[in-house]
Amino acid sequence: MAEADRQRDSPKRERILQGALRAFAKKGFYNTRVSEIASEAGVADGTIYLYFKNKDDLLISLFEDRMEWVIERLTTELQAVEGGVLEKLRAFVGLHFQLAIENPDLAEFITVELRQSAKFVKEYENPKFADYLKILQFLIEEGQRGGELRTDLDSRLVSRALFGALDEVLLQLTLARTPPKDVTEETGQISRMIIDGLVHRDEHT
Amino acid sequence: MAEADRQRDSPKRERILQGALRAFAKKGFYNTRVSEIASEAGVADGTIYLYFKNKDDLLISLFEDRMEWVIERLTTELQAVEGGVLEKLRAFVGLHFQLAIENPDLAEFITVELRQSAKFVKEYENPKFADYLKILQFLIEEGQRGGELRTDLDSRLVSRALFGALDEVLLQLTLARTPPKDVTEETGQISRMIIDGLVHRDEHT
DNA sequence: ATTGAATGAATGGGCATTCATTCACCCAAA
DNA sequence: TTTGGGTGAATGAATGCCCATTCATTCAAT
Repeated sequence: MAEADRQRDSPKRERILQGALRAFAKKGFYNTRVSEIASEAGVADGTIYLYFKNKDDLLISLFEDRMEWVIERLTTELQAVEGGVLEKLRAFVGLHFQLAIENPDLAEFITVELRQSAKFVKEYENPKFADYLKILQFLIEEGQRGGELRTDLDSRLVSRALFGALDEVLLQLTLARTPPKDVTEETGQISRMIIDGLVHRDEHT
Repeated sequence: MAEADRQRDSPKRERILQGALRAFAKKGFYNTRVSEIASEAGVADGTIYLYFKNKDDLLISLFEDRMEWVIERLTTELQAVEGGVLEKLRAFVGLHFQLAIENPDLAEFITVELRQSAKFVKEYENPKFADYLKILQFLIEEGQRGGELRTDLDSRLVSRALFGALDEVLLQLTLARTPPKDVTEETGQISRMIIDGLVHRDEHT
């Protein structure tokens, strides 16, 4: 096949994706030269076009590939959580941050590039991001059915809001390159805020 | 002065900013040609360089200018709100959305471009965005001092999370160009979620 | 007539993409 | 075992487009 994407699993393809991730995280999509990606990946400029149709395609492929991976890890780890929906929600928050800390380039890439790219690279719809949101949404709905969560809030709205909250906090953490000293404390606070709200309550839950 | 920014208030300068806003909202910073901004503003390409040093400077000036305006409106309208901090929080959510709906181009520009631009245009720090966050932060702290809000959450963390939640929900609203049919319902849900949390409580608040 | 603002065609550099060439590997024939 | 040539991957210099920025010239106002 003379087509512009060789076998989906090829060490070279993966090297290119990795190089692109590093480069995009460091300088952003529009400020990254294809030749920089190539040298980061240790291949020739032209080689990239054997695996991807063009720069846009490389960006989108990177999204899909990495998001798929994130979704898979999140799903499995979430299934292993003992306890009710509240416990799972807390775990979700923790996992979201943990994944980001373990993969700083990926975190930076996703938090910073997701929006722009989603909108301007030839109207790409980003189905994987939708999948990610669905995990949250279903978790909320499970809790609503089970009686743990209030039912007067739209699950799609809530899941979006939650994602936004996590994402924004993560953005700061990521950009500041803060050493993750007290992440547990932060995720704890966020979970409490999400679950119990901001309002002050008398001493008894 | 041969300097590249004429009087800060000039109808022509404002026309350029307006043209840039429309263009950036529609196609994003990196996909917008300076000549497009010029024609959108009804000036010659070169004229833009009489008012702004270059394209980056135009972007940043646009941010500063519009954020300043937003902050001012938000501050005044918030001061006019009767009631305690909880009421003000609800008002904040409502105002955030209302401003966005009244200025869709501005909303799209800010939600989509803020992150990227902030990071990649010559390491610009975006002080105005920090100011915006501060409004929220001080509101939270006021509530904590007054006893209406719980004190075990860091006000900076909370304000970021809140902003993120609003921003993400707004992003969808903005991009989908959804007719704002039930915005009141949405803002109501968000306020309730923020203040009272997701957890189900027995019938008595 | 002088001054400063505005114009927009021309310039030049940057960069994605191409493609003629090289390279590495395999196998068939001698 | 050697050789040759066929195949597809990889290379990277060359191409050509695109567009931000400039500046010689024109215009308007006083």
